[in-house]
Amino acid sequence: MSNVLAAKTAVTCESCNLDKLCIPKGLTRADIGDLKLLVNRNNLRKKGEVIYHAGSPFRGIVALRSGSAKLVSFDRDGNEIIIDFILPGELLGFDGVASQIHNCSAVALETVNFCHLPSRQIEALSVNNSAFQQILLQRSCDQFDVQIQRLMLNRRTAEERVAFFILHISERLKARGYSESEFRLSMSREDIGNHLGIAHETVSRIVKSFQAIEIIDIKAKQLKIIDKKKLFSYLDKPN
Amino acid sequence: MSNVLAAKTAVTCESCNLDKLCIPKGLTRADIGDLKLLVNRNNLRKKGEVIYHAGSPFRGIVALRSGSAKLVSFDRDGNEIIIDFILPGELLGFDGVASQIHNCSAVALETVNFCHLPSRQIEALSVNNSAFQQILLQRSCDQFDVQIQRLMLNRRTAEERVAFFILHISERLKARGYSESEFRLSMSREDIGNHLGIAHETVSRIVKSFQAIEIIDIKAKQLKIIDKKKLFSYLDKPN
DNA sequence: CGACGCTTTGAGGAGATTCAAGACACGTGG
DNA sequence: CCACGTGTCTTGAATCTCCTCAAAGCGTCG
Repeated sequence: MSNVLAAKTAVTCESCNLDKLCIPKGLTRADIGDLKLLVNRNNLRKKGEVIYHAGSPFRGIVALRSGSAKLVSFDRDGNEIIIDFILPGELLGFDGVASQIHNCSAVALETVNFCHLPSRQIEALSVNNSAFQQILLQRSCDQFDVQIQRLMLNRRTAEERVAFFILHISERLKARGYSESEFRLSMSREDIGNHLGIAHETVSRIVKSFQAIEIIDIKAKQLKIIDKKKLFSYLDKPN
Repeated sequence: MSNVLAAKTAVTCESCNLDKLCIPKGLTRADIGDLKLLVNRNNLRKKGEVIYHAGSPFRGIVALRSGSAKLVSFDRDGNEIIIDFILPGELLGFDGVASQIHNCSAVALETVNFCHLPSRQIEALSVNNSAFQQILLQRSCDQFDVQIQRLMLNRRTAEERVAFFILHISERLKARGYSESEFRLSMSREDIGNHLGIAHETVSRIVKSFQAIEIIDIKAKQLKIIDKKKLFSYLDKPN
């Protein structure tokens, strides 16, 4: 038990290796000092477990420290729609800010460790610290940019979508210090297809075809990018 | 010239008929008083003219007072992608908050009259008025919700998309006091198709088929919803 | 080792696109 | 006020991409 406590206090926003990517990004040292007192650290979920449920009240912003998750919404027939995949250092929870009720569920794709900034703290912090609100606003508007990219994808072919997906994951991992050319896809083909708006069989076929022409090497979930240039060329295609 | 000035001062946020829908929504009377001093009112653009350009620096949030506009982004081949249509009383500009550079251009679909809240004023207001920041954050997160709906649409059939489009415009007009059953579509079939991710010929065919089975009555841009229930039933379809 | 879930592969079919051509509407100028 | 031209809208036919359904292969975890 004391170990747990030790772990809880061992990592602060100041010492966390994600401090340049997570909420503190852009805040001053003093602001980060404020933040560390408010953040609820070291929360765990196993694969398939939920970080927050669609329909539940908004309780704050979440920052993934390790592991990955999917952000899923549901249409009126209960079909799952994967809005996004979340990688370590990325923020979660903006789907609940506007209505104070979460539109999405956040589900762990593997064991995840995350920090939680309770909404009451967000408000408290906001009153005294406009820099912090500024950051939050920017982060939520980041989402806007991401969504635009998503919209563009939706008028492209299945091949282009898959190419984009691989490159996008690669970029995000790179930004966080992981290998950009070799990584594990923590989500199933089904999840990828759902996210990209194509059938999982189509994902499978395209991934295989990319392998056949030696653009990538893929074995189950383990992916290696061989020819990044060619992968990019799928996005450049006119129309 | 004095007429112009008179017009400029005649309408304030307090007296504007959109005050319950625009930025002031949720603010106290005192806050609105602050706001009215900062807002730049009565800006005009004619059909086809631009309110702000993609790539230009973010200069603030815009609120449409009359007329409609489209929010367009461009892919790397210069193809236009219509992110959203903007109706009177709706806000514009969030596409520039994150990076301080606009991702999108806002183009008038007909003559528009809009208010402009300069970004420096936004910052000034934010420091002293956390309620205002709260509102802005909420508005930008509203966008998140909207985008999710858009994602859902992208895995539906063309018929469902068109049905949704008509209903969505109808709802938004209703919320602003216009007729929900009879209105003018200010955008072209091309624009609608672009926005929905389908060919304009498909839009045309579907709209005609809706008319054939007497769900709507459409003549050029003038639209009348005859059987709203049936229109809704397209959205309920499993899968 | 067996069962279950995930992935791959194939065949056939549906929905939407593309291309092409004609109808219509609107604004301009004669 | 009408003729004309341009841009928008409609309609048709051929094509294609991707989906659906089905079944077999593979991997993993109890």
